[in-house]
Amino acid sequence: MLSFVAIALEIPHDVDMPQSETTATQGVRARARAELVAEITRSARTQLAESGAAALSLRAVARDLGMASSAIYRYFPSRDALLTALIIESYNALGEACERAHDEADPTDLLGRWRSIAHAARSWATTNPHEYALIYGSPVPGYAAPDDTIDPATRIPVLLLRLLEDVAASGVAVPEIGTPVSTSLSAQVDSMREQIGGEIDDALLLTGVGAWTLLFGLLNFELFGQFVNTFDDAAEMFAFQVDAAADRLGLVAP
Amino acid sequence: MLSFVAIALEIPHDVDMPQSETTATQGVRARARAELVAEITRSARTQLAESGAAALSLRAVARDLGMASSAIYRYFPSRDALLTALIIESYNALGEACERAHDEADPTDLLGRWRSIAHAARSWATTNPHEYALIYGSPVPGYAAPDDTIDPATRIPVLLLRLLEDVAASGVAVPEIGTPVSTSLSAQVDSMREQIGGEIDDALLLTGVGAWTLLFGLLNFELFGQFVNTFDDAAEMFAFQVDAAADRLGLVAP
DNA sequence: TGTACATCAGTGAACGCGCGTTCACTGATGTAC
DNA sequence: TGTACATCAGTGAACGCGCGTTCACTGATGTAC
Repeated sequence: MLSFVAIALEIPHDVDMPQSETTATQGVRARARAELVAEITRSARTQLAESGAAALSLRAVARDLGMASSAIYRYFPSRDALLTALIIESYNALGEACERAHDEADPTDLLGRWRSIAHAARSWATTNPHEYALIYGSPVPGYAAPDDTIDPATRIPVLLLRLLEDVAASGVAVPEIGTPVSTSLSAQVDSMREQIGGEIDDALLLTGVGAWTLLFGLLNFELFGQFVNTFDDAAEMFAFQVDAAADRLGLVAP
Repeated sequence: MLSFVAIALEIPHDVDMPQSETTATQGVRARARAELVAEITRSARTQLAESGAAALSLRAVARDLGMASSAIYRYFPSRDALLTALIIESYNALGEACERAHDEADPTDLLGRWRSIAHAARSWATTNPHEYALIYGSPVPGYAAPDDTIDPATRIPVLLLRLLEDVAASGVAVPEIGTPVSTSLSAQVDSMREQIGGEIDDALLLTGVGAWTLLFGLLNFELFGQFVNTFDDAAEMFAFQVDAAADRLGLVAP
């Protein structure tokens, strides 16, 4: 959450800012600066929430804050940098919501933990549809996400992997999959396992990827209009599919 | 496919066009008109494919065709109408691709039919990413899809329902789902069943919705960048998940 | 504690761009007698 | 078959808009001695 602030703080041409934390040791200027960065992103977030990413403009933000549009450039070098900050913020907000929900669940209740994550994700997505669209919808034209967005984007997958590790450790039998794993897919899964360094076997990992994909597929369908006229209230469908996916993962209440 | 052409043909202020088909019986003007409508949408499709929906502009289309931007208004009353035409075209192109693939499969091979649909969808989506994003990505800001888009959008669900009906008729046992169906979800499924008039039971229908959602969830993840650095070649993952979903539906080769 | 200088935040005007849409118009094509 | 009129396609200029970004500038705030 603080990383993008640090980025924004270091943006201006050649500022030699003290490496210290955002505390009282900082000068008055630095604190005013941090506050304005926060105000700009807050205004941008509001604009995003109301009109979507494509309508986000530096000028509108400046108008909202009652300052000249050129003043924004003291804090963000370009519109894309502001977009990046919003993307990172959104990933982090969603990730935090899911992590918090997950951590509040009984650690031994694997089913409860999965449900908490899934429903927290839907809750966040439905209350922040534009933010959701920004990170899980079609890419913004002309915008290439920088590497800074990778880490925040992995919070959900990492959270799910933590859960899967506990599932594997619990010794619960994952229902077998009647589908052979091709050698090249197996290789991909191997390299993924190396990166995360866990002990999850192929079947569980692939079923987990399916559950993860289904979860966001449901949110996409609900938020992007594919369920209109059929499941206008998608809450029940979501709950069902989440539980069905849990079943496939062998998740059970304690 | 012809419906939007008919719409476009009837756009100009008060043209009393003969109700006849698009054949030789039509006047020269009407045929020239139809050709230009086709040329405009073709150019718009190219622009969409190259730069995405947000960058689509009437002026660029006019430039591409070497005509005044105002001339476009003889054929489309607004930019949104052109967008609508592209959306309908995209839904129809995807629907047709899936239907054709499905119809080429052995009708008694339920697994083969499902696989054909799924892989045709991925094939179309990966070769037409912007068109895909237009219909399955985040909504275009400021644009509200008119009712004309509904029918083309249902081609895939209808196709899948046809398949599910045959699954139900084949008497193959669908693996039971260990998840209770809430009464309100059951009511939604009932009203859906009434609309389509089939004989598919709850478990099969809900599992089918899950498979459908998973399919497009996978495409979203692949095309919108969520699989980057993990499954950069998502073909194998896709094939696996498609087969895993088939397994849940009880689909078997003959 | 006071002074001189450097660094900052913010301004307002301007550049150049592309967009959707309207409008009065000119020729060309079709239609009715 | 020829003529008079209506309807069409397409033009080019214009309106009004909002955008991202740059630039020289003015004060205010901080820093070094």
